[in-house]
Amino acid sequence: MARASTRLDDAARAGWLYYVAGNTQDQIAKKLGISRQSAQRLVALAMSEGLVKVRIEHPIARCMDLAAAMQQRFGLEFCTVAPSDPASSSTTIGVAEATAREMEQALTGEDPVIMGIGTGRTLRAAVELLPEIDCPRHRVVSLTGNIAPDGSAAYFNVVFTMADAVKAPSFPMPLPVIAASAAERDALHAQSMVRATLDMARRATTTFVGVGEFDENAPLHRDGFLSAEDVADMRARGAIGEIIGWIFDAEGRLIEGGANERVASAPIPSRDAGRVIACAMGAAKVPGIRGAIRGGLVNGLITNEATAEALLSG
Amino acid sequence: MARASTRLDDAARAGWLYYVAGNTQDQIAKKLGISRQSAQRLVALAMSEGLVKVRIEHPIARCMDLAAAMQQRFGLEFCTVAPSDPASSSTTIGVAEATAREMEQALTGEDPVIMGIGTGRTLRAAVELLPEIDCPRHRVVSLTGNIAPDGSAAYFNVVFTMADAVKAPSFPMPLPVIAASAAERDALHAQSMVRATLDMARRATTTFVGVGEFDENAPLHRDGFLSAEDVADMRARGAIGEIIGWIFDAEGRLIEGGANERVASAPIPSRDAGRVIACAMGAAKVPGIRGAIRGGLVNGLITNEATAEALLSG
DNA sequence: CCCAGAATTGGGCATATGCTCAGATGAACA
DNA sequence: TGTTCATCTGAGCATATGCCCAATTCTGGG
Repeated sequence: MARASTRLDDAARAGWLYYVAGNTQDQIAKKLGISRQSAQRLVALAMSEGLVKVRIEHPIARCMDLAAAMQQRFGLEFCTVAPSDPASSSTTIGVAEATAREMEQALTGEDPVIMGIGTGRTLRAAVELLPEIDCPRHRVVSLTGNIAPDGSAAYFNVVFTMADAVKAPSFPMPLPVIAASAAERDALHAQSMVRATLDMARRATTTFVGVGEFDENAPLHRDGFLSAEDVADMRARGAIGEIIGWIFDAEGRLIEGGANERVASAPIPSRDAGRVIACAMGAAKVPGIRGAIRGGLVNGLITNEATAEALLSG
Repeated sequence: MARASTRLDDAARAGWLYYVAGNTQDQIAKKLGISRQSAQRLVALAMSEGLVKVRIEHPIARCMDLAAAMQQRFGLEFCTVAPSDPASSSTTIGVAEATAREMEQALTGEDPVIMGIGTGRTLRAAVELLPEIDCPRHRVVSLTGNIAPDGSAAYFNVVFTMADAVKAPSFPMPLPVIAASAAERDALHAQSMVRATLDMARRATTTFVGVGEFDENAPLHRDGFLSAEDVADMRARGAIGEIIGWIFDAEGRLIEGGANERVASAPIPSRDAGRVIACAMGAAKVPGIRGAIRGGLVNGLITNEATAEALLSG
């Protein structure tokens, strides 16, 4: 009788007794007439030989699988996939909850964090789900301006809403997302308050950003920061998506020139020094999300099942 | 959002991280932002809620499942199911190996055992597979006579073969399996040597017996212990199988009168004080095996897949 | 608004598990 | 037959796990 097969047989037996019958390794050792250590080795062998198949019977399991596949495929440090609700056409459901959960966790930790916050509908929905937390040791810094083109406070800027829920010092930026010219942008950035905020943004340890699509529905256009001509120009240069105003192409390279010369946002914080998590879902955003993670603009992603599947199938 | 579903979601997440991703509970706790104990509770919940399905991808797993089902269904204290080899028509393959394994284990233990041994082709095949063991602290006692009807040593008596392999004191019985009459049986049993052996048989702690079918191929008939008339008579009384010569019906009740009055074997040892393990396989033996376990003549069984399936489907 | 009961949480500890290391065992080969 | 190398084994220990208990937080009445 072949020794190898006997060994695998024993491994299967041990694995069955351990995982299916719930025996301890001591009990297995006794039943098989071997030492506890040998039983442990057999159980480990059964596992490493792939004899043991575990699956979780729950919708969440699919999300976890997708998240693991995303991390593997795109080298993400962090990925969460929320269940898709096919019955809902909301553009935030699931992702907003997961983002709120992640924000809450970052703010509940002991170590002081500088949380960078981008802009967009998804983030806004997430922040509105935040419970009241008292965390004076953390700081929340906006990476984008909060002035709409008409001079009002930009609705989708998030830092004020966040300040309501979270008792942490917050740092908005009294700027538009995109200035009228590079010179105006430089002048605004020269203000000492703004300089201090930009400096803090550079040191953010945890950052949440939305991803804007860059097609005819580009939020930068809808919100009035870019004209239709700006959009057409940037699309001609390869624009496919946008993060806190910075416009990038399908490879995640920031487009040089054009509207990007006038972006008044802080640069995207360092992905080496901290987490930069994109929170986005929806078919329209798939090319943008793919670009952002391929180009390393972000090292984390919170999305939903359908979007993750689309990203992985591309 | 329903609390219960969130709790199960978390359990599924924790279960996935634990069983699929191989995280420790500490890591899970950190990732989910909860305490280690809560993570443990979630993992346990995932298990108890049946979210975690484990299966072993190996032919042996089916055997283990069948064995567990047999124990459950028939209240056996012990059951082993060996893989069936459909390519072989051997009447012992698999079962003999498993029996040898079990014998070896009983003899390798520290506690002194009195091992009772029945008769039959299966047992003989098993004993021939035994390695040399030196175990003077154990005793091996034959439960049946070893004299064939023609006066020669009965081939299928096992205790001598066993004595070759196992360095333990062994106790054969110089008797036929079935005597010519009850009076002759009583006379034989009156011998002091036989009485001592019978006494020891009564105290056997581990016993291996074969199960003989009781049809036209009944081993008791083939080996010349019973005439065709005896067989017909006992079958008319409901005989369906036989263990060390004792003939029983479909419910495992020993048949009163007839050939059983002349059986010279020791009684089947106590199933309360020790293990009595039937080692048998094959379609012909299914009714006999079923009777033996239903009637509690044995409390252990070593069989093969096909036989176990037949027993469970009946 | 306050309180009793129930559920939930985290500390602490006994047990189970995974892993390393030195010695034993066995196989291949001169 | 003796030697060498590789594999296997079991002791010991650090870590992980499961579970009990006291403290705390919710919940549903008075």
